[in-house]
This record gives sequence, structure tokens and C-alpha cells, in this order.
Amino acid sequence: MDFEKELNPAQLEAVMTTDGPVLVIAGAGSGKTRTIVYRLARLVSLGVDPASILLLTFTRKAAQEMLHRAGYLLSAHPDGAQSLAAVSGGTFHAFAFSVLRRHSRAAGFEAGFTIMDRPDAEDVVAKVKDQLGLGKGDRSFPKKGTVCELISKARNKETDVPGVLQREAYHLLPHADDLAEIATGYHDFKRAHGLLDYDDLLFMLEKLLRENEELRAFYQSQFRYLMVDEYQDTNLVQARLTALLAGERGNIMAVGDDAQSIYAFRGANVENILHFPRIFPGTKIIKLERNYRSTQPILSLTNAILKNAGEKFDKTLFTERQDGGLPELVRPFSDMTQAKLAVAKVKELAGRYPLHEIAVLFRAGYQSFSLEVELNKAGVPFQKFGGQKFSEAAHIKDAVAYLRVLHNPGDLPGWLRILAFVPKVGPKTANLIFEAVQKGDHAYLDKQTGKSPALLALFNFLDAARAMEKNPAQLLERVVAFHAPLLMDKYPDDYPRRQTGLEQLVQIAAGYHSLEAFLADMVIEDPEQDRKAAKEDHLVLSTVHSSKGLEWSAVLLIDLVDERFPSRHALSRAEDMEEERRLLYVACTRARDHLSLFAPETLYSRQNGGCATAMQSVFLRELPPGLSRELRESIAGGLSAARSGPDSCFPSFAASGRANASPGPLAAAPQPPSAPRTAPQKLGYCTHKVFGRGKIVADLGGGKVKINFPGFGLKVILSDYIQMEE
DNA sequence: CCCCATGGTGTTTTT
DNA sequence: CACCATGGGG
Repeated sequence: MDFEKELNPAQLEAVMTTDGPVLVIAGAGSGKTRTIVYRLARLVSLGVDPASILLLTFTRKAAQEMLHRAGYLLSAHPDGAQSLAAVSGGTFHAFAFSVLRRHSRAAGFEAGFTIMDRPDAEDVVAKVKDQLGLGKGDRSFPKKGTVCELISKARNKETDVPGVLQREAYHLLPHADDLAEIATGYHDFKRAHGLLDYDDLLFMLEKLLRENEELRAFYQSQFRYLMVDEYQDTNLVQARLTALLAGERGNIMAVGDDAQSIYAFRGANVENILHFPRIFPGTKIIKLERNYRSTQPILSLTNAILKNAGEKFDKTLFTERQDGGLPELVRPFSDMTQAKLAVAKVKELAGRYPLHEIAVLFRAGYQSFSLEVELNKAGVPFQKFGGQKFSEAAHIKDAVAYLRVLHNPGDLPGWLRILAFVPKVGPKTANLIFEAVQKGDHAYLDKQTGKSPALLALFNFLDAARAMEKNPAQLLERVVAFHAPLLMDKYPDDYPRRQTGLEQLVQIAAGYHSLEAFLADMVIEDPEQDRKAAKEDHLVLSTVHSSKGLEWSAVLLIDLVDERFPSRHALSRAEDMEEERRLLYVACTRARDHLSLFAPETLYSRQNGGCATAMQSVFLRELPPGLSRELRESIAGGLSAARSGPDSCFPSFAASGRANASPGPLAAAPQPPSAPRTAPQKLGYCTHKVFGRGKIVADLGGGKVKINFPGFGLKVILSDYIQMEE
């Protein structure tokens, strides 16, 4: 391998420095992955045992991508590619889990433990809150999701809940004491029932390594070479774990870009990068500033976005790609027409690039909703990243819940899910049953099973399954057989689709020998993502966060208006605004050749009964002129007629008192039409993409209509999602 | 007392 | 759409 020919001087230095601490500051598109891959290859070619290399990345996708590329590179070498399989890699969380599982007794888990995802943690929080009798009937009390978020944030930032409230949720301070009490109760409950949340994985691993000298020495000598990617997104525990694993004279390379720090909200600390040389004396710092990805016009725009950052980043990317046109700034009339324009743009670009080389990015998952509808209409296949995960779909979680309860009878969220299927058993009774099971209160359980044959059947099934070997796929097959009839009852509409999902789940489970590993992977790294990635040519839809580390030939960015990007929640604090700016920077730097920015002039808003005018994103407003080419809707393709058509940005609504409601912050400018907008939804026949043809029986106002679909019954549907028949 | 259906409401980002 | 509060009914 000719390293000198394949790498630029900075990259080469990073690759050739194999001993001692190295910090690589890698600008967007500067060949970061390439550098890591070549360094892996070089270590192996130097005779380093691949099993002694640990590669910690942010996502499993990134780890696999790197090992794949390295394997390709090494395939010329005898044994090279195979030996790479021995390189350990993954997310901090996945790594933590594997170590904790291996040493579960040393870590203090006699019985098994279960990893909870966010919704599970929320269930536990809800129970604790209930038990403590806090916040009952108080509307100002934060919801369980918010409480959970606060607890996790406090943990990640290593402060307490009141501390978090003080800094970023002033309005919740009156509840500080109650919330602190819930947080304590939550931690106690987890410990009592062998439950771990995401944060516990990291803290438990730290505790284990810190207190167990023997184990620490073992891992320090096992992983003699440590590489950490996306170091700017590590939080305090992750930084300490890195130091613990690297040891005194550790060979560690951290790679990151302070300008791409976008996870501060969950405790990521940019300081980690800045302090790195202090924690590891003698650190060699290498900067990669040459960009190989984007054209100069795109880079000029991204540099300008960064220029207005409050904190100074002494970094200006340069490229030799002088080709390419200016980024486009498209101004659709509304978010509805934006979806249509985006689809038209995608179709145009699809003539030049394969579909999977085009991506539409957005700030939050829900923002792609109307776009998804339009893409379906247009028959463009797409794949969404960062939305709801396969393993988060209700029916999947239900099936997995049986396995969780079999694995760990203390798994409250698991019990609640299964018990919800037993008729006559609601949350209250489910909790009582759970407690009776914990305490072995057979008298109570007998009483309940006597009343409910369904409950008895469930217990019998669980007992039978418990006697079986703990093989994930076999168990799951039994579970699906038992559960399928219940499924039909709960989801009469799309029962077949969910059934298919369960069959896929059994397939996935077949790849695991250990029940524990399967359950953990379902929570820590969604196994379905890999399967999807292998699908045929498809457009990519993604949140900006999930787009991190990826790149496409053409990138479209939608909803670039104030309160959406930057997010409404970020407006009050300067630090949050700075993170939004970096987020936009990350989004734009994903593009190689083409970049389109969409900033609709109005947004659909229920409060205003129709549209509210929207302000172009601050980040765009403050840019110097000449960096982009502005296109008004009519120019971009004869869609101006859309304004008066049935898909107008003024969806039908009955003139109501709501139209006079006090205007929100968005509505500072006068509403476009001052006359009462009466475009009453005609009664008649229409079609809906899910329910098919139906008869409109009533116009409910606010853009909603009541429709009778043969086979589905009466449904209330937003009129934007139906198509009228002539 | 507890279950379940109903309606109204507000929606970030991830391991 | 998913959460919460509410009220009828068992």
C-alpha cells in the first residue's frame, strides 16, 4: 500500500503516528473516514493484532462502514480482510453493554438485567410518579416524557434535576422538589428490578473499570490501540471512559470537529476536544482542512454560515472543486407546495444522479410528513432515517416484551405491555399483578386468574415458555403463535402488515444465540436499519442528526424558516441557537454537487385556521448576498396554479371563531386574504391513499372532513390528505 | 373502585 | 399521532 500517494500530508501524519495520543481535527468532508481506515490498515500491516484495536464510533452504521472499507483496502493482503473482523467496534453504549454482560457478576448483577429504551423508562417514571402521588391532576406538571428527559439530561450533564431546571427550564422550577424526588425513586426502582437505561450503561461501565483494578488492567492491555470517532459529541462520562481505557501510556486517537458538535442537548461537551491535550500530555494535534467533498460554491455558503458563529472556529475549508453552480434558495408559497416542489426537484435530479445519491434533510422527524405523502403519490421510493424505528413500533415492542419478562421478571415496562392485552385489566390492575408477581403473592394471583381465563392462559404460556431453552428465535416463534390472535383484535385495520413485521422479527432473532444480546440490540442498535439499508435504489429522507457522517451528491433541505430551523425551542438560549447553527452547517456540508434550500413563505397552522406567514431562517437572512440563487415558486415549474387548486395552501375550513384567535408570534404580518376564506369542502366522493374510495358525509371545519370508507367505517381525515373526485 | 371510550391538545434532535 | 383529562358504565 502506498500511503504517501493516497493521502495528503496531514492525513499521512495521522496515519503514520501510531503511538501516543493523537487528536485529529477533521473538517467536514476532509477525508476523516479515509484517514481512520488507512490507519487501521497500517496498524494491521505493521503486525498489530486486530483484536487489540478498539474503534468506538457514534453509530454502528459508521463502524460497519469503516470496517467494510478497511476490509476492501486490505483484501490484497493475505489474511488482511479476515483479520479485520477481529477489530472490536461499535457505539459506547454497545461496547458498555458487552463488557457489563461479560462481567455481570463483577458489575453487581446476580440475575440478568434488561436495557430500557425511552418509552420503557417513561413507563417506570409514570409508575414512580403515581406511587409517590406527585403532580396528580396538576396541569402545569411536566409530562412523563419531559420528566424522563430532565432526569437523563441531569445525568448526562452530571448535575441534578433542579440544576437542569435552573439552567434551561425556568418555568418548571416550582416543581423542582417533586421532580428531584421522582428522579430518586426512578433510580431506586431500576436498581431494585435489574433495569438499566441508556445512561446507566455508561456509568456502570465506568464504575466497574474504576473499582475493579484487575478488569481495568485487562482491558487496557487488551485494547492497545484505541480510536474514537466524532469526539466532539462525547459527554463527560464518555471522555472519562476513553481515558480509563487508554490508560497511562495509551495509544489513542480521537477524531472530531468542534464545528459539528450537535449533541449538546444530551450532554455532549465540546470542551472534551479542547481538554484532550491536557488529559493526554504530549498529544499530537493534526488538522485536516482540505475538503474533498463539496464544490466551492457550496463550501462558500457553509463557511459563511459558520462565520457568524458566536464562538470562533479557526477553520476555513478549502477545496479544489471549482465546478458546480450556486446553491439554490427556493421560496415555495407554503409548506404544502414545498412538498410538491421538492418532489419535482427530486425527479429532476434523478435524471442526473441515482436516487440513493439524493437526500432530503429536515430538523425534526415530523417535518417530512407531507413530503412522504407527495412522494407516495408520485411513486418515488424513499427510505426514512431518524423517524420511528422498527423496534419502536408498538406490535414489535409487544412481542419483544414477552421475551423481556421471561428474561427478567422484574421488567415492569415489559409486564405492562403484555398485561394490556388481557381484557378487564387496565394500568391499575396490571400494576397490582406486577407487584403480586414480584412478591410471590399467590393468593392475589389465583384470585385474578380465577376471574380471567385470558390471564390464566397468559400465565400458563409464560410458565411453559420459561421451561424452554432460552433461544431467541424459538421462543419468539412461540410468542408470535400465542400473541397473533390478540394482535388481530388490537389492530383490525392493518393486521397483516404487523404480522409480517413479526415474521421479520423472528428472522432477525435467528441471528442471535443469546437472549440477552438480542434484547439489548433491539434497544441499543436497531437491527432492522441494516436490512433496510440493503434495499434497492431509494431516495433518502433523514433528520439532520441522523445524516451525520454521511454524504450525497444532491441534498435538499426543507422548512428553513424561523421556529422550525432554528427550532422554536432553541430561540430563548444563545447556546441552543449556536447548536442550531452548527446543525445547519452539518446539513449543508453533506452535499457534494448540488444543494437546494427550501424556505416556504407560509406554514400551515391550526391556530390560524389556515396559513401563517413564516420568516426565512435567521441563518439565511444574515448571509451576505450572492452565495445562493433565489427561485420563486412560479419559476421552478408552473406550479403557481396550485394556489387555487384543491391542494392550495389554504385548506378548506369553515369560517369559525378560531380565525380571530389572538395571533401567534408567527402571525405578526397580516394574513394574506382578508375576506373570509370560505372554500367549503364539497360533499361527494374522494380517495385516500390508505382507505381508498369513500363518501364525504360531513365537513367538520378546520380542514377536517368526515368520510365513510366502505370496509373501514367513518373516519375523520384532514382534507389535505384526500383527493376529490370530479 | 376501576376500565375504557372520547375529545382536546401540542409536537426536537439520539444512544 | 400520542398523550392526558374526563365521564359514563360495569
